[in-house]
Amino acid sequence: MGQVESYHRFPDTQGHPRVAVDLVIYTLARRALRCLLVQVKEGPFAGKWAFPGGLVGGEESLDQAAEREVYERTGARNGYLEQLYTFGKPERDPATRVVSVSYLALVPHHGIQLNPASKYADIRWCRAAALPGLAYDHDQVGRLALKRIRSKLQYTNIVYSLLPAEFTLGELQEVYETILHRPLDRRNFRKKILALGLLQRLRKKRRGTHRPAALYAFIRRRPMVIEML
Amino acid sequence: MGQVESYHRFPDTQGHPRVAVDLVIYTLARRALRCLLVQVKEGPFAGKWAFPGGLVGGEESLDQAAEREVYERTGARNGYLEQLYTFGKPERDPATRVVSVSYLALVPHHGIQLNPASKYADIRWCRAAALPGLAYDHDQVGRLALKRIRSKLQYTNIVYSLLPAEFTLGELQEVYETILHRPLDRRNFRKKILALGLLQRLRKKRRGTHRPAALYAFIRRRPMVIEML
DNA sequence: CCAAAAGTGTTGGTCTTACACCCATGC
DNA sequence: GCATGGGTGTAAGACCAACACTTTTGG
Repeated sequence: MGQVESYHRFPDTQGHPRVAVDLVIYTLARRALRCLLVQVKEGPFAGKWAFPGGLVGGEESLDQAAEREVYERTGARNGYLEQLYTFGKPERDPATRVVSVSYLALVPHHGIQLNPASKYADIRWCRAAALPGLAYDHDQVGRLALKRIRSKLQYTNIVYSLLPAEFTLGELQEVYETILHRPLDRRNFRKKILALGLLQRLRKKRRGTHRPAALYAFIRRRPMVIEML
Repeated sequence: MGQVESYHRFPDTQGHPRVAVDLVIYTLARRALRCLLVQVKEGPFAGKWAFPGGLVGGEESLDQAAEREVYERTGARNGYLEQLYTFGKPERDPATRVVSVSYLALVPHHGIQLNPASKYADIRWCRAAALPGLAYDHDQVGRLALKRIRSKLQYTNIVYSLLPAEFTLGELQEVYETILHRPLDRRNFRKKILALGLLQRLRKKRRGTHRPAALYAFIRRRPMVIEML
């Protein structure tokens, strides 16, 4: 079953789905975890917001397509990138059948230059905890991505990709609290994070007001699996 | 870039990849975790073994395609099924571009009837810990699946889908030891598994030799997330 | 000198691991 | 009666969560 019908429904691809990547690109800005949304220009979802994405090129791997999309929207390269899940319900895009491989990306907020290109009406950062209703099945994608980043934060060191090269322990803790959406005990947090041996202490830093805090940097800036909290 | 080239390399799909599912179907047989392999009949990998799979139908979701493949090979329905990862390197299948969504499936061993259909030369169970070199990128798929089932065993109740309705605690422990590939302490295992309250005790059972063991059954046979070990 | 964030240890409870002996049955 | 797996509790150590005061700077 299905062959005739599918040729009928998707005449442009002879029954073969198109393959796209969709990206949930997170960053930290104004004390919140935010993800990048674009406004759809055409089709039944015109005007709605969605995660950026696009078809996979003929000579491109899925990872490369995802990396390219991150680069085209934000200018960021070499950030953290991880495949999330693949969505393939026939009806998820009413226009044509699209199987979408979703990715989770983390980019630092400084030095980002947003670029909607011509294919979207608009582009903006939006609080990850309070997304509007999104186009396609992207509500589901967003929920999954948030669950994944929260869980992954607790047993990997991937925060490094959201932070500048140098930061205080207070700032690092704030990142964890922001993303996990719960307060952490300062002493316990310091004990554990320092015990992991992933950080190196640098020199002092003046904070705008009050006592200066020691600056730290990640010894290695690449993904590692380690119990953090 | 790529459009012209891809039309050239994959003229049959106008540059659009085909979308397939591949299944790592595990079962327990003869005291080992085994997965189902099929022997490829045609193409550059003819004669090699691989995980069963096939193209996704035009009106079918990815999950449905995976479920169908499990059913067609084994006759099993309603077993545990979970999406693993999507592989999409352009060169992973030299014949034509295929993006493959891999799935992990668990089926009980009793009542399984293997069916190679016409598309494969042969079909058989093979120890998951000692797979031969497989076709395509399936070595990678197999490694990932094994990692996933081992890790998932420890925080979910999915073993229920490998076991018959009734079993002894000794048998249950053996399943864990077999899959995790390490011995577990009997008293600690019992304490923890019973404390979870997922099992109900039934009546006695004769074992071929020696003291009869109490039989247990899962209260609910559906996936739940719970720390088990 | 006051406000604000930085820095620092100890304790109690919980969880995890290791470990050994008796029991019920089939042969 | 003996071989085989079934069944059971405790103690030591590791790990985790809770908790308050002193320090350093800017204004």
